[in-house]
Amino acid sequence: MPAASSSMTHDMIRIHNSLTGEKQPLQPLTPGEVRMYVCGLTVYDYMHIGHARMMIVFDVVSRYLRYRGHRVTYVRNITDIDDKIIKRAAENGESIDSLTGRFIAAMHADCAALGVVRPDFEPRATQYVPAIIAMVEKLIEREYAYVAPNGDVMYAVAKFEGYGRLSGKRLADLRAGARVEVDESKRDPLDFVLWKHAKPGEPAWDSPWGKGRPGWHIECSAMSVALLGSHFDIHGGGLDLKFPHHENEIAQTCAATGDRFAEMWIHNGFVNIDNEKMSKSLGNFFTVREVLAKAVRHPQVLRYFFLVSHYRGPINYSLEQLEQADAALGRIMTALRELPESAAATAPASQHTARFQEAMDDDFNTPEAIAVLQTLTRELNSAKDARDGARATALAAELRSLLGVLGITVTPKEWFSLGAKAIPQGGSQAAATAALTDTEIARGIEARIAARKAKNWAEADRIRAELARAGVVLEDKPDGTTVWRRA
RNA sequence: GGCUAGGUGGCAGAGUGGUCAUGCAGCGGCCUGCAAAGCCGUCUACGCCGGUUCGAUUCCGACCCUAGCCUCCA
Repeated sequence: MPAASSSMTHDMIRIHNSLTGEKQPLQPLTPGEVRMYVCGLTVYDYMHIGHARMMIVFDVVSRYLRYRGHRVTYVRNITDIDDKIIKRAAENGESIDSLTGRFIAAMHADCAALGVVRPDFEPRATQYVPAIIAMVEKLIEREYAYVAPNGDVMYAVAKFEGYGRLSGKRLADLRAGARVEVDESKRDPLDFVLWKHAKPGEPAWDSPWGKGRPGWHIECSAMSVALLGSHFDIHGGGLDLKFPHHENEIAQTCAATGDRFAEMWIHNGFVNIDNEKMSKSLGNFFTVREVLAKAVRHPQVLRYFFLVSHYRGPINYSLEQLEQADAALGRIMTALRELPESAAATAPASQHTARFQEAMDDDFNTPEAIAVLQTLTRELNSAKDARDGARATALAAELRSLLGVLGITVTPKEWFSLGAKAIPQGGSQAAATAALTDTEIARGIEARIAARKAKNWAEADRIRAELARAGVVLEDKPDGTTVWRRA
């Protein structure tokens, strides 16, 4: 039906595909169903805000695809066996199960705080060892892999024609730039490990090549194919995984299955500190829990902060920027305050919803989408000023509904009960005075209302100043009531 | 050295071949007892040099600068 194609594409979600470097319309391989695999965490430490960005980006991707009517099967793996895990467990003097169990629980807690919806499947590498072994066997059988003299099974990179396509690299360049010392067991310095033979004391599984454990790259190939098949729609992850991890995944999977693997690749940008990549060696590292505990009023300030810039670009983390995100989200919360929660289903789709969708359809342009929400907020405020209750209610319902698509679900009630910082910055003074209870605040407000009625402005202002010192800001309403919020 | 992204107003950050991003901050006004919140208005832009064009921040080329990848990493 060629006639419909132009209007169809207009209505389609376009996604920047790292594989081609271009935006392409999403055409699910199975109509109405999108299968998506995202590389998750290696669980040996707490989530940092770089992980949080990845989690939130793909959370929004899956939420939006569902909002647009697709059924989504979202798989995000957990790497629970790896050098760093073994090392950390040994350092801690704890078992690997104990270590990974703790950090998986911590990850789930952090994700829940951030409003990240659980994926449909969360496979752990250790649960897929048979599938991994089967895939390695297949690769040996097809002569893409070999058993090295040291007992490791290696992937022969040169055998795979498309190697380098995703990362835009050529084998010759890679070899020229190789800084790794030549490993005698490799036929080519670029070959990588599929199966590591066990060293004494390391966790190991039986295999045709003796006791050992999976290499990192093969895990994702085996798990994605096991759960989504050898050809699926979207594969995502952080930009740092593009090379070599994703390049290797493609080489392994395509060689083993003869299929196309993922049609589209999505990579989210880094979180930087002072315009440098966050890293442990630089010591510029923030965990999700410390940021949530110390730097933001509500976890969704962090979500707003991430979504206000495009997912593919770098983002610079700073307290100042979190404050701006706090103010911007606070503006929306203020507008939504004291409006009845009408049934979301009745939210009428206006031009705002159309513009929102247009922005999101264009490679998940959340900054543009949020601009629409801010414009909607202004209209809502205008409607409130004009005492147009019906219009205000309708706009509020639409605003809430669109916020929900981005996973911003905090309510004004929650929002205004919290201070700008969970722990006030640097001021022991502020901390000491910020502890007024709601009852004390209500009592102060009552007294002030009485003073205002008596036109005792000096007393009214004194009470207001006193509350202000405790971080409580008052707003007098036209109807004579007073509401408050924490600064 | 090879490869890949970028350089937008005080800050952050979208976008476009020729009237609007958006938020924060500033300024003026309305509202308010005064504030706060909100509304209206408003000032600071598109790295540098050429080219294409009636017209370029937007397209093309050179240059400068920044970041990332090439090594475990979301």
